[in-house]
Amino acid sequence: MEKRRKVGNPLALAVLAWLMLEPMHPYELGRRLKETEQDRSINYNRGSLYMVVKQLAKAGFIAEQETVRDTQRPERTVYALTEEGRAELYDWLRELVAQPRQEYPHFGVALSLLSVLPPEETAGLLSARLATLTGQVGDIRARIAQAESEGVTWVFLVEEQYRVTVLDAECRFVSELIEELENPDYIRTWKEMFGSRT
Amino acid sequence: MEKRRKVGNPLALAVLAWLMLEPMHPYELGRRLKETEQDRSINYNRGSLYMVVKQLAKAGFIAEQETVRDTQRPERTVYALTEEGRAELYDWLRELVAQPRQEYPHFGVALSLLSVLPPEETAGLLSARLATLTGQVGDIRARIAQAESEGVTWVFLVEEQYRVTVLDAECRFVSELIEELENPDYIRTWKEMFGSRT
DNA sequence: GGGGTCATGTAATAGGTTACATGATTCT
DNA sequence: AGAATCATGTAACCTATTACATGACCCC
Repeated sequence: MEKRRKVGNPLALAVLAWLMLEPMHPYELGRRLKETEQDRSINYNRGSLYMVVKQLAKAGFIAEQETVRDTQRPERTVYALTEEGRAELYDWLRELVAQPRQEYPHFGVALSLLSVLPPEETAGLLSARLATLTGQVGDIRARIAQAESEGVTWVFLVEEQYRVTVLDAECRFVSELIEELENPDYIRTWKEMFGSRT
Repeated sequence: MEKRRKVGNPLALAVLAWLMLEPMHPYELGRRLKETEQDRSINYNRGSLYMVVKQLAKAGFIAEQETVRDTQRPERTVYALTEEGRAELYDWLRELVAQPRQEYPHFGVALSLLSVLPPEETAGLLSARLATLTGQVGDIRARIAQAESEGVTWVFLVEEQYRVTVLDAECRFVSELIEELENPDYIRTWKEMFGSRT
């Protein structure tokens, strides 16, 4: 099924991908991640980046190429992709595309414990969520439109498209849920069952 | 915005919720998590459970109640929810319900690097994904139907409902994506742009 | 020329996962 | 009685996040 990767952090995938283009030093990798806003889909922070780079080097997927001291800034180590690294990138990417994996979204956790909260309050909380959610959908749509108008090809926006699709579905779900929670029958039942716990 | 919790692992939330009902020892908590299949929405493993319990105790959200040696099994420490723990449970749950959080789904990462793979191959991989996905949707639907037929109230199925909703949206997204990838115009463009990298 | 903030990295700490350990019960 | 598996936990090992450090450049 699912392969046990030597380096499992998604950041590593991005590193491999960037090194396909040319050798780079870690800081530069980080800069590009932010610049291209890939940090929207990959949880980026500098500490982890250096860690991941070290792991990749140890695993033989990238190799130290040279250490330069350009100006008098701290030394920067430039890494290059190895043949194995290239292979890993493709293999990993294929797996990610082809095989869905069990995700654990935060909202799912909340839902699995929803009966704990009183229905009326929950409905209110969900309305707040819905508002934020619709806001986000709007933002992303705008962002996509903007990028398109600048001539960005759709492949580079596909992941934002995905985001809207999912958010949109969540919006519909939340709306329906609110209605169910406001159903007086349910409110009564809930009070009978759980109302005692204050 | 988002509160920095003393204990952030979602497992902790489940622990607090179960302890609302009655004091328990960790192993029992784990047993119930699995029994009620909450491990579908919360990433459960025993090691983490013991860790989380320790953290919760240190934070004062739960308290050691007694240590029993029933039979001659290893000693089991029974924990009870404290007043602070109760408060934390509610507060946390409210936040999870009301505020969407940035998630980093694996598929999103793949999408953000989609241009790396040749379109024809990608389309094939996505078909495989689509198949698995539709299978999962079917499974969950069946699971819901089953539970309903056993008289389970909808609140306890709401999280499976959420799952289907999202999976379903993903299915539609993937289908469309496949079509776009099969568009000869795009295939040509891709070859011009990236075909060189083998 | 002193106060921000860029550029660059390391080290300390906390968090999570796997592996190991051991007696009890149950099955055949 | 030996094999499998349940019940229960601890310890070792990775991973990830935060905090710290330091010299350069840029602005008034």
